[in-house]
Amino acid sequence: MRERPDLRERKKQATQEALREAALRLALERGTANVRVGDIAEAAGVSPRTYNNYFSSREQAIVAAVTAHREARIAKAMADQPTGTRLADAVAEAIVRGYTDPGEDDHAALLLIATDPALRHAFLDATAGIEPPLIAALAQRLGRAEHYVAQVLAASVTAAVRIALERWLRPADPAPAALLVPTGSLPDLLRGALEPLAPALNAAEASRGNSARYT
Amino acid sequence: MRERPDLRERKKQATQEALREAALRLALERGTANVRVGDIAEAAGVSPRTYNNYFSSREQAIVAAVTAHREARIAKAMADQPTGTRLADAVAEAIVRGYTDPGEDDHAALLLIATDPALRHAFLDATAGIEPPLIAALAQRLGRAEHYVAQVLAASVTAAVRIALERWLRPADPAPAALLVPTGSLPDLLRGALEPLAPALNAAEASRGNSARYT
DNA sequence: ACGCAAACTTGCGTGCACGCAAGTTTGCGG
DNA sequence: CCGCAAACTTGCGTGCACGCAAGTTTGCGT
Repeated sequence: MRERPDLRERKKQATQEALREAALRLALERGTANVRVGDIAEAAGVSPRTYNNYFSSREQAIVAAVTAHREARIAKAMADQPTGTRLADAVAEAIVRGYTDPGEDDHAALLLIATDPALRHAFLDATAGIEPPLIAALAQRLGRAEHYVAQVLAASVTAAVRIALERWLRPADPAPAALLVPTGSLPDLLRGALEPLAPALNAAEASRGNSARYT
Repeated sequence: MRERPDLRERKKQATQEALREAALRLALERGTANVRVGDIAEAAGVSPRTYNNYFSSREQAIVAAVTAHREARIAKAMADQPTGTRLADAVAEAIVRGYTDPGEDDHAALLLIATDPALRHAFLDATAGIEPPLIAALAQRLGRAEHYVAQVLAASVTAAVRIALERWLRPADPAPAALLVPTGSLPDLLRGALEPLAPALNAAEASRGNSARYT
């Protein structure tokens, strides 16, 4: 019993998802403040203690319902980039795709997150999750020798994304007239945030030394 | 009673420092695990509740004893850079100075932090504190119009620093022979982490005032 | 010098995160 | 088909973070 051939794994993922969705559903029904961790656990059919084996805060579970597949999507989008693409473009494209969820926009959830400070924070923290796939993708493009560089660049990209999301979620300061939804153009914000990093990404790619080409 | 002319302020800072130092001292004397928040509060002469008005976790206080003046040092170091310096160099220099504490190395504390996972995490999180001063400094160099760019670059630099610190604190994987102290060359690690960002920083500086796009 | 409002402290109550040490399930080896 | 060890769940206990609603301090305006 050493591998992960996916049977136990399946059940785990199911539980995780059950918790996520229960958390979000309850948070939407009653306010965020009126959801106890026990409620979520109960709704998902596990003990409160088990809840904390999956999520280490109430907010994390709620946010995870929205964040769920982002990392995987970004990883895939990076892999899908045509080999000729300039690194900076590849990254920007992959990020935008990762944050452009096909079919699952869930405006209500986003409004909720944008509204509640604790949720906003948790949502932004979840951004860190995209770093590992980015490291992997960059390390591959730049070569194993440049692992440190890949790490730094991945961290920078992640940071830039965070800035974009922060701005995206920023509640309207001046006119409190409308209940402003986080509807700015996310893709534009993301591309704008990544643009300043383009020189760094492309420079790293250019100096990809003398190691033999892949393919 | 609207300003902050420094008298009440002084007392606040004193309390903060008392807490910080008490926290570190106790953590060093007994292990981290044997320090309750109440002990720290008592040692600093305030109520436990007040402790939490200053720090939102036990680890934060301990780490703060080491982190304390970093942000201010970096801000000053940035301001001190000769106006002719290339942005990337200015930033690298300022960061290195900020993390090179004159006279206060406190090996014991660093060992403690490097050892305990929770403390390590808190220490790395504290890195985020250097972002605001960096934003300010970069915004000044790049011009107010490029505030978004300044934010992104500051966040990237912060992320790079974090990577460097992570590596610095990484416990020795292969040979568990010696109790490895976090003694790598921090300055070198920092410069190495910042190098990949140099093209981005210099490019931003070069294009100061040209492109009128800030999505 | 006095008073008062803002700023800060404190006790209390609630919900929570998480280590630990049982129990229970899972699925591979024989 | 059986047994067993790793993986996962659960209850319990402890310390903790933080909102709230008093108290207490501070220092400006007059």
